Amino acid sequence: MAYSYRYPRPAVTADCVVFGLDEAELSVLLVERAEAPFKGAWALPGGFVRQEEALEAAARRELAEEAGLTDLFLEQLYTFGDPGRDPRGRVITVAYYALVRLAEHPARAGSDAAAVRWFPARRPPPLAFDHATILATALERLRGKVRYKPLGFELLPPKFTLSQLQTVYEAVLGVTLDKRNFRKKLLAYDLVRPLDQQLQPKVGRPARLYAFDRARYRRLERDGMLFEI
Amino acid sequence: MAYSYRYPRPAVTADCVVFGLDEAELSVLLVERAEAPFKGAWALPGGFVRQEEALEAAARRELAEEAGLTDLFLEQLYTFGDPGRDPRGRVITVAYYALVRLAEHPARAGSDAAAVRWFPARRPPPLAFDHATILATALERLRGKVRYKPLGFELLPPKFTLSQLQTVYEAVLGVTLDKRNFRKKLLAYDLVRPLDQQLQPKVGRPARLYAFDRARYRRLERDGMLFEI
DNA sequence: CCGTCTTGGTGTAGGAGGCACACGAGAGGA
DNA sequence: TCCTCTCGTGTGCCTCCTACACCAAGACGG
Repeated sequence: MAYSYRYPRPAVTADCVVFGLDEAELSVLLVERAEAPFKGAWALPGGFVRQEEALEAAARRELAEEAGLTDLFLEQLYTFGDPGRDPRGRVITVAYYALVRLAEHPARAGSDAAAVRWFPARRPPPLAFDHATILATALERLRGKVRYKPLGFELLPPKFTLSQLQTVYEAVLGVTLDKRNFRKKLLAYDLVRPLDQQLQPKVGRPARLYAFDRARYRRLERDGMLFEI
Repeated sequence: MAYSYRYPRPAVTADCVVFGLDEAELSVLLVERAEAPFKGAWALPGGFVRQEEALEAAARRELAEEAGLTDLFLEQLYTFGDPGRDPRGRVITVAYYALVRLAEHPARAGSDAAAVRWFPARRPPPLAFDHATILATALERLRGKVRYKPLGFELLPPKFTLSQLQTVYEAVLGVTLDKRNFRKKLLAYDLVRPLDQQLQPKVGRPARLYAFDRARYRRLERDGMLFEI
C-alpha cells in the first residue's frame, strides 16, 4: 500500500530532549540508533508522527516505546526543518523537551532502541543528525525558562528539601547561589508548603521536606505576579 | 506527476503573524482567502513549504508573495499540528511571527491573496482554521519577549523618538509607563544613540531622534548583562 | 561519652535600583 | 501675545538584592 500526493511532502518526526538530574549534574537521555543512518550513534529519542496523532502525543508515544517513560512534563521546543538535515530526505522534526525525576527512571531500553543511557547534558557524546543543535537549543530554553516558570520542581520528587531544589537551580543555571538568599526568596513566594517530615541524608543533619503547591502557583500567576529566581 | 510514500505524510505549511504598529495600536496583517476552505475568511499569510526550502525561507517567500513584505524581523513561534485543524486533511503549520515598520508597509495584496489588510491585533475578525489560537500565542510570545530582547525597535523606523519607543512598549505590553522612568532606564543601558536631529510633530515641541545601536546591544549581551524594560 | 564531621537552617546591614511624582521649555496657531 | 501641545528633566523614598558567618542536629568512630 502506498500513499500518493500531487506535491512532495516532508516526513515529520517528533524528537525529545529529556532532562534529568543526577546528583548535581544535569543529564540528558539518549538512545543508540539501531538502524541506518547513523546506526550505532547516540541520538535523541523520537520518531515519525502518525497520521492521526497530535504532535505531542507522538512525542509521548516515542518516549514510552523507546525508553519506557510516561507521564512526564513535556513542552514543545522548536521545529527543525532545514533540507539536508537527514540523509534520507526531507525530514522536519518538531522537538520537545521533557523533565523527569531521574531517580524514578533508570535508563532501560524500550522495544525500539538498542540501548538507552543518561549522559551529562553539557558534555554529550557525538550525536546523530543535527541533534547536538537541538540539545543546545533545549539547554538554552531550559536555562531561560526555569527562572520564571516552576520547571525546577519537575526534576525533583514530590517531596524534596530546599537544598535539593537549590541544587536543581544551580545545575540548570550553571551558577552557584547563596543558600540564605535562595531560601528567603523562594519562601517569600509561598509556593512550597513545608511538610512535617524530614529526609535523613547519609551524613549530617536531617532536612525538612517541602512540596510544591501548584494551586498557589496558579493563583500567583493569575494575579499577575511573576515568579523569579 | 505524483509522489508516493509507504506511509501517509502530513502537508506542512509556514504561516506568519505579522505585527505592525499603527499609531498607538498593535496591528496584525491578515489576508482574505481566495480559495476553499474558508474562502473569503481572513487568515494569516502563509502556505505550503516546498521540498527543498527551509522553513523560515518558506515563511519569507509567502510573505513576499502574498503581501509584498521582504527583509523583516522573523522568528519561529510554535508548531501547530493537531489532526483536524484543517478540513483538507492532516496539515502541520510551523508558525512564525514578524515585526515590521507599518508606515513603510501599507497593506497591498500580493499575487496570491484576494486582499490584505491590517487589523487591530487584540480585536481581530473571525479567522480561518485555528489562526485565532496562533495569533493569541504570538501576542503572548511578543509580550513576554519584548521585555528582555530588543524587539521593540523592529516596529519603528531606524530613527525614532523616545516617546515613540515608549508607545511601542505600551502597545505591546498593554500598560502605561512613566515617561521619566522609562527614559532613565532605557538610557542607562546605553543602547540608543542620540542623533543631532529632531522630529517635528504636528503640534508641540520637536523631539530628539535616536537610533538603536545594535553593536552595543551585542556587547551587552555578551557581557551577560540583561536588558529589561 | 565525647569529639569531629557533615549538612541544615537562620538574620542583618548596606547599597542599588525601582517607582511615584510636577513643572518649565520649545514650537505652532489663533 | 497668549494658548495649547508635546518634549524633556531630578529627587526622595522605599523595596528588594546581595554579601556574609555561625549554631544545630544527627552519625560515626575512637
